Order: sequence, then structure tokens, then C-alpha cells
Amino acid sequence: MDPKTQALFEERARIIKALAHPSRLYIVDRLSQREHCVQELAELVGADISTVSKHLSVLKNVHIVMDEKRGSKVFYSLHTPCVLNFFGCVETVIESSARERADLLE
Amino acid sequence: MDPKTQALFEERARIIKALAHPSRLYIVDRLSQREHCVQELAELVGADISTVSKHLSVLKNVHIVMDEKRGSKVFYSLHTPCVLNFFGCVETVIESSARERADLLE
DNA sequence: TGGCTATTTGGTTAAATTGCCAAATATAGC
DNA sequence: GCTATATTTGGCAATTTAACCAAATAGCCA
Repeated sequence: MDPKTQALFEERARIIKALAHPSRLYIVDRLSQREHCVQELAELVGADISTVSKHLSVLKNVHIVMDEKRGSKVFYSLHTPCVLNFFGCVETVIESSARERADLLE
Repeated sequence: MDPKTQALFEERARIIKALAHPSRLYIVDRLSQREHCVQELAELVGADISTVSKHLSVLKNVHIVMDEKRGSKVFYSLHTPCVLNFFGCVETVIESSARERADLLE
């Protein structure tokens, strides 16, 4: 694989990796409805605030979310809502493997 | 997060995690053109055959690829070509952050 | 059968990820 | 300035992931 191609796929993997965690996917899902501060997200996810803060920074590093400080709170929102299209594709994969399992049972 | 929701997002993450590696993304890309045997993919990726075989089994576990044994070779192909839609979304994210960097320079 | 090729699996090591706690930082209000 | 609230950061232990080599497995053909 030539260096340029490698760099391209590494960059792509970096984005996808940021999404490759249940809590982060859930955060993205919640943010698709409306912005939330860290505390709210921590409660929704059911994890320590510091843990959620780190998840958010992972998402921010690849520009999937953005943050805005208002008062003492930091509000997060989707910066690239296009990632929601991922879910549709993922559902298709899940359905496809479910269908396959069903076929095996027949 | 209730157990059912959690299970859903864990399942989604499982699919996305399978794609979250440069070599695996490249493999999917190559398989989108045509089927390949393990040896060919190992050469394309530039890694040990056993390494590529393991990457393929990760992709097979989530039904992104499928394999078919013909003679002594195993040919892999895309089982859920829909994952190619991912790339478009990922490109958008990359462009968006590139645009942002460009804005900062102005 | 024996040897050859193709692939998978096991083992080991290094690196990355995750989660929590505690400490540091920043902001608001008194 | 002091205190309370909100968030980030540092540190650490546990888990997972990735890569290679070597060994095991499977199929082909002489």
C-alpha cells in the first residue's frame, strides 16, 4: 500500500474509531435530538462525568461534535450530523446478519 | 440507559468497531472491486498473511464479508456492500474538519 | 502416502483503550 | 476573595487489540 493511500485509510479509520464505542454512539444519538451539557450526558449514559468528558473529547477531536461554553456549563452538539447516516448502514448490516441467522433456522 | 437500548448500541458499536482499522477499511475497499483470496489481500495490505486472515475473520464475524472456499484457496467478497456508504459519510467529516482548519487560517 | 500450497489458530509481546478516582481548572454568586 | 458547581486532566489498573512467528489444518497433485 503506498504511503498516500495508507494515510487516507488511516484518516478514515480515525473517524470511524471515534464512533466505535456504545457510549459514544449513544451520545451522538442524543445530540442528534438536541444539545446537552456534560452532566446531562453523563446521566443519560450512566457513567462517571470524567468518563463522558473523555468520550466527548474523542468525538471533538475528529470534529463529530462541537462544544460551546455558556456560563459554567459546556454544551455539546453535533458538528457533522452526517454521521447519523452511519446508523442506517449499520442497521442494514445488523438486519442482514439477522436474516442470515433466520435462514439457517428454516 | 436501559438494558435494551444498551444492547442496541453495543450491537451497533460491534459493527463499527470491525471497520475501525486502516487495513480492514482497505480490504473492504479492495473487495468492493472484486473478490480476492487471502494471499492477494495480504500482498495488497502489505502485512503478514496470518494478520490479514485475522482481519478477515473480524469482518466475517459481523457479516461484512463472506468467504467461499474453492480448491485450496479461500475467496473473500463483500457480504454487505452497503458499508461502502460509510466512506461517503466519513469523507464528509474529513472535509468538514479540513474546511474548519482552512477557516482558521484566513 | 508424501509433499506442496493456502489458510487458520495459538502464543507472545507491545501498544492502545476504557473507566474510575482524585486533583486541577474555570465560572458564578455571595 | 471564598465557596459551590461544572468540566477537564492526570494517573492507574484492567481489558482489548494488533502484529508477528510458529504450529496446526485442509486441499491438491504427483
